Amino acid sequence: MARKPPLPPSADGSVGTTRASAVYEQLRADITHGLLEPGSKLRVEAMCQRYGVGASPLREALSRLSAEGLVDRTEQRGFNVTALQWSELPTLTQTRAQLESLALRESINARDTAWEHELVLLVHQLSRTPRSLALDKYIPNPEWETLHRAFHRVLLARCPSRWMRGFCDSLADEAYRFRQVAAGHNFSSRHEHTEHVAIFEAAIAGDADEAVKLLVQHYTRTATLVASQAKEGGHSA
Amino acid sequence: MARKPPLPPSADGSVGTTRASAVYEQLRADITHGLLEPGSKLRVEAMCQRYGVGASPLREALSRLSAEGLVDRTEQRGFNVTALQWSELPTLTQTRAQLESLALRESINARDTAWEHELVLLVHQLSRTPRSLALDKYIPNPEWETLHRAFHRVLLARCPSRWMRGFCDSLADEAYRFRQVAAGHNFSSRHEHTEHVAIFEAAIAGDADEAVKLLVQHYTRTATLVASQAKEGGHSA
DNA sequence: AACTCGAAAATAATCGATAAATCAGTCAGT
DNA sequence: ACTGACTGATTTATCGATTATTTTCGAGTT
Repeated sequence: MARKPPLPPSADGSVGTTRASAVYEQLRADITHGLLEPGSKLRVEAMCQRYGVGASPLREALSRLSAEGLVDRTEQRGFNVTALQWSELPTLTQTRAQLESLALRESINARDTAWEHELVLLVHQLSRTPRSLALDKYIPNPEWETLHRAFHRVLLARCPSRWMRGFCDSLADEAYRFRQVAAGHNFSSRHEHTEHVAIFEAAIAGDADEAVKLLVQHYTRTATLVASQAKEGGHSA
Repeated sequence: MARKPPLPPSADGSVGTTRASAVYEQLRADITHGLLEPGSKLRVEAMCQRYGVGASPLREALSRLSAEGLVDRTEQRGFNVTALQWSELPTLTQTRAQLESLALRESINARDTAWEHELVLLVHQLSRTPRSLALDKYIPNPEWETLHRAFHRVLLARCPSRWMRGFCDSLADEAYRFRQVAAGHNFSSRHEHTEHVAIFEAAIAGDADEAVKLLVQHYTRTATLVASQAKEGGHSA
């Protein structure tokens, strides 16, 4: 059997970082990707076993996540993965549209060649990366997810307000969780890439009005689709 | 003398809450009110003594605060109170103006009598509460600070997006830190209450455009004043 | 059958001690 | 003198065990 390293040195894979941060990353990933069911309880001891750490670093990770809103803490009775409120999806979408509109406008306003180059590259890579790993049914392609996320993040990257960028990031995480849960219920034949290209083109052309309009449409469509998928799949809470 | 309770039960004053949360609250207050100098180091052991708790709850509190951005963590070399970047004050102000404009509009749009009553009460109380405890120099009046904060929060309270409300709250905290550090350098004779009343009247009259305009002016003025006070006081970082 | 009360078990919160890492100061070698 | 490597002291990060609290379950009562 794999002997348990009696000391905290970087034994497994993650080197250089602290235990608390490592667990934090893993937990975060497991939650956003839906591996840990939305309302589910996070028992400290169980989690300690699962991630192979003691209670202190685990608890620290959970504390950070609860401040971010991904985890729900209740005094003296532990932690839960924050549940998704489907009734809030429209509001979330609207808020996201509002904030990203502001951010995108400012980002476009402060655009430079380096930024354009980053976008060109991402759009190209996205065009070469399939959204699903299988052709007949939907199996999320992590590659695509990463690129997609990067694309949207870079779009806003030149927005000078780090607060705005941070808020947009949080909202994106939240929205992603909804998509994860709803995913796979019906294999949308939507041609998403076209939408990305359109946003991209308006953005590098400096046409903020157009880019914002397209971006909002993009999010609205996604939200509608996600909501209907969720309804079919029978997600209620 | 106050004997030290040998066990963790709620002995002193705070009942029902956990040690981690108690120390979190205190730390948070001490940071926002400027008792803990902005760039300063937060040595774990020292803090344990100061707040009379062990390392685990303290560390949890610090983790939460670092997720909120009030504390800066550096792997393997501990925690610092997040430094204030004076160069960011204009951006912060702008972001705040943008978000609160959106939030205020929606809040006004969803206004009801209960909301109006809350505002009426707060405005009245504010009119009766002096901003400074002394007449000749500025000594912050905690009473006033609480009411002031509540007033601005309630203004946005009917905004249906809890994300938006949360973001505005974070920004308000951040802005407050700047004000704290700058405070007292010159005793502004500004008649702030008039501005509050004007915003209040536009808000309950349902005149969103006017209310938003006044609110933005309010923040812009404050920021200008704070910046000039900071310059006089010789705050650079 | 439903309700209350009170162990016993489970789980959360915390402490004290230990290991690893960083930092500050010293000293040798160029 | 200046650089760079050692060494001791300080501080962070983590574990294991202890203490509180909540939850569960069942006997006894209405």
